[in-house]
Amino acid sequence: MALYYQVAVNIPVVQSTYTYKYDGELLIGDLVEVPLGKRKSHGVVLGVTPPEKNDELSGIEIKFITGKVENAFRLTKNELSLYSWMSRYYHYSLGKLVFDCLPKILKRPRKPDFLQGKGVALNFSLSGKQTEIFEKISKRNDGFGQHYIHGVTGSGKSVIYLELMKERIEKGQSVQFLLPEINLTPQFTDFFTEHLDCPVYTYHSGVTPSEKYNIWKALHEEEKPVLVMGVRSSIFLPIKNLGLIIVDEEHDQSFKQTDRCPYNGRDVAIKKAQLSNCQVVMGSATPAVENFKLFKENSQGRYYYPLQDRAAGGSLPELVLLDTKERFKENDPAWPFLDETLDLINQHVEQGEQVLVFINKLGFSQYIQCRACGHQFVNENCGCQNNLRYFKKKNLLSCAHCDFKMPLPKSCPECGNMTLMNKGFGTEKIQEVLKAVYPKMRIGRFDRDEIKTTKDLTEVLDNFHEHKLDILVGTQMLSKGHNFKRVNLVVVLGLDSMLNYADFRAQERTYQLLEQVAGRAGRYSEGAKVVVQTMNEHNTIFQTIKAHSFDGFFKEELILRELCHCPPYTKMAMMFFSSRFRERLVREISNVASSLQKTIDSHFPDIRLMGPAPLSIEKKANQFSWGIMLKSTEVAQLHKLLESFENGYKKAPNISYKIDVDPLQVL
DNA sequence: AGCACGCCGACT
DNA sequence: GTCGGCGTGCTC
Repeated sequence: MALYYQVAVNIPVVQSTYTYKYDGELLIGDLVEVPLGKRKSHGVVLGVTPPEKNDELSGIEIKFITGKVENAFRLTKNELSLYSWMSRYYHYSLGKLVFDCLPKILKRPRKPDFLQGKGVALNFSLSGKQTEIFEKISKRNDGFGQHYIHGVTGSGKSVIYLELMKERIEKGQSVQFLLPEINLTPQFTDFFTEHLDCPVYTYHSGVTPSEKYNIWKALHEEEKPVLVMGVRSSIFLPIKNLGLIIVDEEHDQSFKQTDRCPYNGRDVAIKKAQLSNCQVVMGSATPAVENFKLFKENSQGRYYYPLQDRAAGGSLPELVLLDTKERFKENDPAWPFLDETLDLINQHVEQGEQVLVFINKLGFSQYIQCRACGHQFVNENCGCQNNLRYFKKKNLLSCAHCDFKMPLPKSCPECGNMTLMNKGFGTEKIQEVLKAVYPKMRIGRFDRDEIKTTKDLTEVLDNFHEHKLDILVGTQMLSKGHNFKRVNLVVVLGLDSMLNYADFRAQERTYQLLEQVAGRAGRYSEGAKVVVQTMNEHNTIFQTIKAHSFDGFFKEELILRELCHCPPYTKMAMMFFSSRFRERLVREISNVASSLQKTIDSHFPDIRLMGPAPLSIEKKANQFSWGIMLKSTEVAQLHKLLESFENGYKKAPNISYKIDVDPLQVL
């Protein structure tokens, strides 16, 4: 006799769960092949439906499940619970979510590569503070709990992580370690491999799909404890006997997925720990404001541990602010460097030290303008009208938001004038200016433009470590995880444009970047300096960094967040609509907004709706995008509104939409 | 997402 | 006349 099953099918609609029947027994979590219309699709078994319940479906023919997916595996109850929580929280099709997150299933699984941990004892002992934090977390090791290690850069969080892992592994449990891509450097994984006595799997963007599948399969069969170190998506790996989850650099934006289901890996990790009934330990020098607030309030099993001293004894660098207002003459050859900055660079290099220079922009100039008629080069190719950035070495103008490129003409296409002015600066320009001012210095560059492969990366870093370079000019790529012995001066340029960015998290991001960048200096010595050239020297983030006070920054930031009804005081969700046709899009999103507003007025008094408004880059790849912002002091209301929208919304032609809960990019 | 159905434009 | 363009709607 055939049994009836609920199956979540891989289709991108709100209601993706259908009833099928099967002659035989299937278990919850089984991956199955099902007929869907005239084609086949995949699904996951959610449960058995009693036959009588299907009477209500009498209008519809119930089809037979074709069979189990070959070479697949069964999802555990915890995995399924995690996916269904995500599906509800992020308002994303459950069936599609599961198959988005699973690796592509292959014919012939092989044994994946892993590093065998050596289990070598540490040749130093933990500091008093490190021991204290380790013991406090270790003591609370039963069931679910959340811990936050707030440690300045270089404070030795890794050693605490190591001890916590060791303890779990000795007890026969596995550990999951989540971190941003950029931090998954060999030195970092080597440290844990050296001192842990278990297999270490790494999972990142460089791992091939077949290797991902092999890791998946192997973890499904592995009974012994393992360490899995990986990026965001590794949270979905099926780890048995999970005893601990660590999320390093918890604040990092790369934990948020932008395509498909826009989940935050850190938040999914917390949920996974809860479902696995284990501890989750987060760490950062620069906490995300929203997460930090939860820990400061110490609510519901959350524990906070500050770790404010540098392990190697170096002190935190001094912040030096240099005001750039009215300091530059026209055609100043040293622009955008102030004389004081150049003198400091020279002084440090003369002493045999090395200097880092940060700019958060690539290229030679940010846009080019004709001196005679004011014409600016914009991207007319896709019609987005964005300024084109200039790369001098390649003599290319290129768009930052799509792959459009064109060579720079010799003269202005509007008026024929030969004088084209470079406006704004990036890493390439900075390198050139420094080379011109200090021709004897060896100056390297570290950005996405210059570093294309892992080989380039190790080469430049090795050169720097071996002191074959005096100065390294780079972007954010350089701001995390690196440990430089001879760096006692870091110069930061271009922060003003970050601060002026119209986003409620602009201050937070600037703070985090500056603090991380500052962390590169003075790891091993006293008297290090971070020089910031700015026109906003009175901004409170500088004052709080000067005082080395995250709490100070946090307090100020909360005042602003409360004033603008932003997270953490409200829950936020964005609804993005996009279309090739601007008029239709604007009409449709306006209709959606006013109908949502009506629902809000009558049912959800604690929700605020803002917009609709175009994204700051309204047109990208021939698609226009607009957004509606929703904020609510009551999370439940927000979810209910989104649910009612999804259930009632009739898709308009040529317009697609996407819901983003806890968005990072707001417009 | 697929895949079929359906209703309008320029081709052997 | 029909081949095929993609807009529309459904999938247990």
